[in-house]
Amino acid sequence: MKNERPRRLSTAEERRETVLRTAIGAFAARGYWGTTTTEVAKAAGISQAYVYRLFPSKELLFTAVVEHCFVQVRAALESAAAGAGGGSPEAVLEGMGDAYARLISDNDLMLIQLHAQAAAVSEPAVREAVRQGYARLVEYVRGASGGTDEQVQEFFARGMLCHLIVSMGADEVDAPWTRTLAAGIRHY
Amino acid sequence: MKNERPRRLSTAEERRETVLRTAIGAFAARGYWGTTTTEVAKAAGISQAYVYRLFPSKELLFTAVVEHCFVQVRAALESAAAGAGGGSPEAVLEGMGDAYARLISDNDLMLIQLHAQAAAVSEPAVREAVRQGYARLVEYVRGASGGTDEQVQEFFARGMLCHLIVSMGADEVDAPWTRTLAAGIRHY
DNA sequence: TCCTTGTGTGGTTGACCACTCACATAGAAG
DNA sequence: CTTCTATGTGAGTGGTCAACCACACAAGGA
Repeated sequence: MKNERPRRLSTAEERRETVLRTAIGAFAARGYWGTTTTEVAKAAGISQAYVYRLFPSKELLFTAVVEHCFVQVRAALESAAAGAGGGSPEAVLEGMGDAYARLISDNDLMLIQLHAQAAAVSEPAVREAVRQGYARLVEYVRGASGGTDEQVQEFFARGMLCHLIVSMGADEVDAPWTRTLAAGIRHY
Repeated sequence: MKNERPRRLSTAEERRETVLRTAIGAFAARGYWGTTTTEVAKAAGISQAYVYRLFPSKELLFTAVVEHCFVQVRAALESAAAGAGGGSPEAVLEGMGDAYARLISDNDLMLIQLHAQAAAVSEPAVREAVRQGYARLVEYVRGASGGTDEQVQEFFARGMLCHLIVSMGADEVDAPWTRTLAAGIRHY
């Protein structure tokens, strides 16, 4: 299957970023063990072999994806903090919660965090990435909001509750128990 | 090892329970996609082929394990509620939280819940089991504690935070961010 | 023009997976 | 003893996976 149009080459660095971005969607459904490198390649529009030229192993690819997600989350929180800059801790945390809710209205970002958590249990490299990701997040939220330990803890606890709701699709079920769990949780 | 009880009660039923119990440990490390049926068989001390005589497929085995875990969690909450019966909602929830903390001092129970959540994203049968599990849990906690929606929600949010802490081994890291996340969270 | 370097793929490999089947063995009943 | 049934396994099957390798092609410089 010859392509008559001049082939457009991209630099490896650009390709790596494309793969990182598109792999989020691939890993979001079935996580680290349930997703094949062929699926990642298809999502990125390249051959499976080329995935291995860009990333040395599936494990390093996945950890890179996880880190990429944490960077995005942090960026969202930063811009929220900038928007609500100088307000009370409650106001800043409120703004950050709203920004997070918007960020993950596309669920893939959050599902990666869930799957990263699951893989962290037995994959040391993933665990390290998750630890660093949350370490930075927690410190940033604490610093930018000026909230107490209790408030910061509450902020993350609600985030985790969010993951639960989305992962089992509780927002598609209308019942007393889902209303209790999702009460006051925004989603766009 | 003769059984004088009605002999129609086969030993296959006992085996099934053994497998269910031991499979918790097998699935806890790498979840649904990362755990092989051979590992489950080894943990139960039977051949891999016999796993398939006891359970028709890996999916049904896993969902059975998940349901088994939810039953155990519920039983723990029930006995806690019985112990603190009639107290204020806060006292009952406190007792339940403590019972849960004890239950999962062996981490496997909790890790199954985490992996079940992850698998629920793309496996309808698992999602259904997880939904039912949490539906019953939420209704039970609400009813037995008499707490408000907000208190019940807070109870589960803290549970999810617990999962995060354990999955990335935050309790093994001594740093400000881990202390913030784990503040006031018991573990035995 | 040739040569070198970087981008990209088809085809393959060996290991491992979920699942199956023919068969073994033990105990109870006749 | 024979037969029947339930428990249990060894030895596969077809398929899929992560990872590898030989090779093709594109672009730029001399």
